[in-house]
Amino acid sequence: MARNMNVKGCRKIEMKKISKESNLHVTFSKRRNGLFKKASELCTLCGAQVALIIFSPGQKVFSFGHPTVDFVLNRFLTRALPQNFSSMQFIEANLSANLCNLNTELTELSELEDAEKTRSVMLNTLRKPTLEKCWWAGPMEAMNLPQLELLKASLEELKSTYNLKADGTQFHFQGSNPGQFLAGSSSRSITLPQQAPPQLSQPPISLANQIFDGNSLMAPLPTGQGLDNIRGFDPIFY
Amino acid sequence: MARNMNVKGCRKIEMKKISKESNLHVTFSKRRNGLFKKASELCTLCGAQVALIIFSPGQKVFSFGHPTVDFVLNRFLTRALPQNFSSMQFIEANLSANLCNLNTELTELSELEDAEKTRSVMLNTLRKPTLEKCWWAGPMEAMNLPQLELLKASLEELKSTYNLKADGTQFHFQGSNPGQFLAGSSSRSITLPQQAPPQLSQPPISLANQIFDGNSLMAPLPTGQGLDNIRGFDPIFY
DNA sequence: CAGACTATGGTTAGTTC
DNA sequence: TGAACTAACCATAGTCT
Repeated sequence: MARNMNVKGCRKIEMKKISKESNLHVTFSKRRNGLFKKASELCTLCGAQVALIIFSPGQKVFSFGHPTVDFVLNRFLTRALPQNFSSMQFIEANLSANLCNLNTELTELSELEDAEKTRSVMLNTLRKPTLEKCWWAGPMEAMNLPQLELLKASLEELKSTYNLKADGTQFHFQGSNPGQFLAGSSSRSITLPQQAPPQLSQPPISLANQIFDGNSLMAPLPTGQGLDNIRGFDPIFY
Repeated sequence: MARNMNVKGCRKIEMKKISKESNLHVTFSKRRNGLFKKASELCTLCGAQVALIIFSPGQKVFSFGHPTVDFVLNRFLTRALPQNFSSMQFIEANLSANLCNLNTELTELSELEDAEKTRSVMLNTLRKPTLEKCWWAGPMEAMNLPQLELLKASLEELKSTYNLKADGTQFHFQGSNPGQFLAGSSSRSITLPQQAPPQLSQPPISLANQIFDGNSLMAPLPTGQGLDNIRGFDPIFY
């Protein structure tokens, strides 16, 4: 409802300092908020990192930063350091640089650690089943009776097939209980026997799955954080 | 002149990161300029002092400052803090704590990394000879004559010792070639890659280098004191 | 990739409550 | 002091050049 039809509405304003102080205050407040909003939109839309610091005419400070004023300032000051060394006299250059370097190192180390962990998982995956399934490679004293019997049978079968092989005969495993070691024909992989004592068998562990599981242990990275980090010192009375 | 009456014009856009990269670049450019303009208007109209630093998604830096970025930053980093002593104390404490925490984390990570490396070496040491000494586990066709003979001898020796063992005799491997063969007996076949697992770790990209490269892109800047002090590193490409 | 263009949507100066 | 309102001005998404 228009209380007054003579309302002027928005007029184009001259780009010069507002003289009327009350108007200036209002305008400052509105435009400051508009600026903050625009800055935050830029961050959201484009993934930019922004620091915005405003000293009001009343000498109050308002700041906005994404992800953080300090973060952006550190980044900016660290970059600008060689070129604006004089301006760095006033701030704790060492602190900023240290912080930045530490962050860098931290990142690198984290990456390294992740890689090492992945590698460990792979190596463990390789090693574990091998060791577990090589009970026969250990000292015989450690074997139990079924294992010993199995070993004997296997050895005998191996010997016979070996003899066959020595005769130049084409060899294939056959029979209901192949129980044989030494199978496989790929040049790049060793295929282990298809049947074996049930009590020793373990569910086959897929290397790929294992690695995937290892990766899945990594915490998903939270992508977002508080977007609007608006900071105002004494924003109430400006 | 409307070339196309289907022109959509400006539509309300969702406040989320723009996915289409070309659009993102254009939008970033436009909005960045708009932000600079607004900031400068705020300075002109209200006599405010403003510093605005923007890192583009492409890691370029743009900055605006009145009277100067450095001036405002200095004021913010030095004078602004004493003005709000409690805030300053809080911030300083935070920084110190951060530094401390980062150092702690760094130390821990370094130790972890060392441990992981040691473990890797150990695992590799365990794995390597095992694989290398498993030539007899491959297909017989791939064996050469000496290997076959060795295998035969080993098998026979093993059999005899096995028989001894079955008699309750104390057993030790002996001879020049204990030959710990017999690779595996599992219920199902697993495939062991003979080669080292693919190296997942990549040389971490040094953030410091990126920053350094970024610096090299910066145009040598005069420390302008002009009213509008807009600064863009590599402003040619968005 | 920068400009031009245009239809919208958003911002805001000035006012009143 | 701040909120609401209004009309005007301004910014800009999408498109084309």
